[in-house]
Amino acid sequence: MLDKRKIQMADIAKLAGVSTATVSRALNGSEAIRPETRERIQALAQAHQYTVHAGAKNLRSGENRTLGLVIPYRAHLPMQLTDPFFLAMMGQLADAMTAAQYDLLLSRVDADHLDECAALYDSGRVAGMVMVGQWDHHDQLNALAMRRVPLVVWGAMLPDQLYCSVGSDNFSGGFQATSHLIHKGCRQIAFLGDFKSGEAKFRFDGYCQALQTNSLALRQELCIQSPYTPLEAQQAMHAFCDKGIQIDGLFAASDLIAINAMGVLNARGLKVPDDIAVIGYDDVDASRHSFPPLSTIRQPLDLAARALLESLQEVMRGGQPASRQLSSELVVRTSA
Amino acid sequence: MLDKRKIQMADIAKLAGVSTATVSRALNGSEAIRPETRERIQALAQAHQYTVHAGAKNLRSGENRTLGLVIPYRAHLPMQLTDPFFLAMMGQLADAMTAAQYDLLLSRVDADHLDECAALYDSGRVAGMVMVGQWDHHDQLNALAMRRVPLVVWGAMLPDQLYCSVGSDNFSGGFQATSHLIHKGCRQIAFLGDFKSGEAKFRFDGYCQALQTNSLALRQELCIQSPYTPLEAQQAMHAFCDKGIQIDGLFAASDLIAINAMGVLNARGLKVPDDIAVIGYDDVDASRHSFPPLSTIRQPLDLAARALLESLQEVMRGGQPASRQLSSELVVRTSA
DNA sequence: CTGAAAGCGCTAACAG
DNA sequence: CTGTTAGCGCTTTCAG
Repeated sequence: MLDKRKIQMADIAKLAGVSTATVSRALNGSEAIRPETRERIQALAQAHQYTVHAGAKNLRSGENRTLGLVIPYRAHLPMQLTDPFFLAMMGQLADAMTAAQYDLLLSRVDADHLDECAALYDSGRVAGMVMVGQWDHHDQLNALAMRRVPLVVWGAMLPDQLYCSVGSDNFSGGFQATSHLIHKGCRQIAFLGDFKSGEAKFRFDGYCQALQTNSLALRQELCIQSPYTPLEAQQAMHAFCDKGIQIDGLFAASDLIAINAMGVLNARGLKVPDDIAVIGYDDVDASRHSFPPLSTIRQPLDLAARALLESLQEVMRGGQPASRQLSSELVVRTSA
Repeated sequence: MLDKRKIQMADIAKLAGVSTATVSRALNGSEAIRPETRERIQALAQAHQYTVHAGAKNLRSGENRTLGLVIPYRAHLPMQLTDPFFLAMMGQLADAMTAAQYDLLLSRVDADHLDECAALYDSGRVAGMVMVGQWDHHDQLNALAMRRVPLVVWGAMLPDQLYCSVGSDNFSGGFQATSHLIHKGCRQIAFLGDFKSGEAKFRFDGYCQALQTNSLALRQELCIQSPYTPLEAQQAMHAFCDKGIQIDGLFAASDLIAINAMGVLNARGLKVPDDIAVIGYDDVDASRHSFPPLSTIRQPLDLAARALLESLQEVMRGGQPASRQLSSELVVRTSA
């Protein structure tokens, strides 16, 4: 190893016969420098594959261009990340942040100790963070906000919320999905999902509203409690079918569980959409290719990612951007 | 904003009536300090939610505890990240790195300009990186290695490889999968995937070997070219079915496309596994819940993540760890 | 337009 | 056991 030491600004300065101050100016595109000097230095840097040391730069300039992406997990579950919706969201966020010249620090935090991620900010590793997860740890998030951690959350808009959130309009989505089923002639519509918490709760509220608007009764026995995980959703669906209750429509709180429910229905000899029409939520990539292709509610992920980033930037500036709900859109395919 | 300035070590030192050096020692668990002083300082820091500034610490100590996870993308495709296998891999890597006290910087790079990610290292943002992707940009990777960028790649082991890779034994996996099909009585076995490049190529080689070992002919018309994306896989499968060629077994290069192929088969009235036995690759979460549940080859992801990390650490120490192939394992479910 | 000098927040000798 | 001192690699006034 001849050159074990990494090349640094002083080396470039020496090579160019100028001071480090000049190199710094040249590399940061300062105006106060002779163009030909600037170009000469830039060329030199490139030739030697020199890149300004990010850490030193940040320390000196007080800036920090890395943002955190926090994905909570449940301690006892293998990983919640299984849902393709998250992956898509991550991808979009990564793209948006990259485009805005931010680095992206990925961090997993125990959902029961969300406060731990304050350390990411306190230690200066990130300038702010966006949290993506479909749990409602409302008070933990409020506590973080109170600690003045720059934070934006993907999720539902809740009352007494001290943090900024961006989400899609789950109530309207649930309403649209259910109304579509009703338009298609369904009268006995079941809901599959965790209707007690988080975003699914609002989708469920939309479901209830649509039933009421159309003078259909809300029947407790058609509300099938299920988490977002495939296996549990299948079990819940099997258990429901075992009861022998007749339905002609199913609204599932996510595409993933909708697809799994269709599987169960298939296995039991029920035809989708002829016997039972099914609609999901998210418009995940897989829903386009499921059998039959799944009707669903699309959440505008690209907009969402940009909105999250913009709001976060505003929070980091010290502002208090209002929480937002993006509108969602019905996507009709074969399943309903 | 009363306290707009973030609390820092000097503040804690003042509060404790000691020097910053003592605080530093206390917070880093140095032995050379009176236990009661250490505890007092630690308590103080906790009470004030003080955390050592990571950037300053790194700059001074010359250490860097953040690793890069680079996920190449194809410029013209929306995002390759769709495959659940990647997600699982990412999760495992995140866990392994977190457990080893590393931060994880997520970075997406154009697959045609992999060299760009050298900047991550040159700028000191990461101490090393692992690259995950199923493309074979062999020469670009070699160039990076030549630049002395600490790098480990998840993928196949290639000749003339200057970088360290960790992968599973794709040849053996392909051999096992095909042999299993043959044991089940299949005689006309098709291969679905990109048999010309990357890891799928080796899986295909295993397929050929298994055919040969069992005195079955390799038939060109049974080799169905397809990328890893669901839509394309379905199209390829449809096109194949249109030709009316009889098969009784199908080996797909990934679970994702296996599941999509089963969908096409279903839609065309063919029963899996009765008419056609299907086996996939990866043992993705979804394959357990597909219809019918998919037989597949499991890649030991947790081992893989740890192996990648260990190898990377070795590379960062200046070593040249040998590339490794982890053994893969047949998982028999209903589809074959 | 350019250089000298003073730190950003922290750690690591080196003395006490 | 603890404090003093000297920087890590860079940016940025402030003078020339």
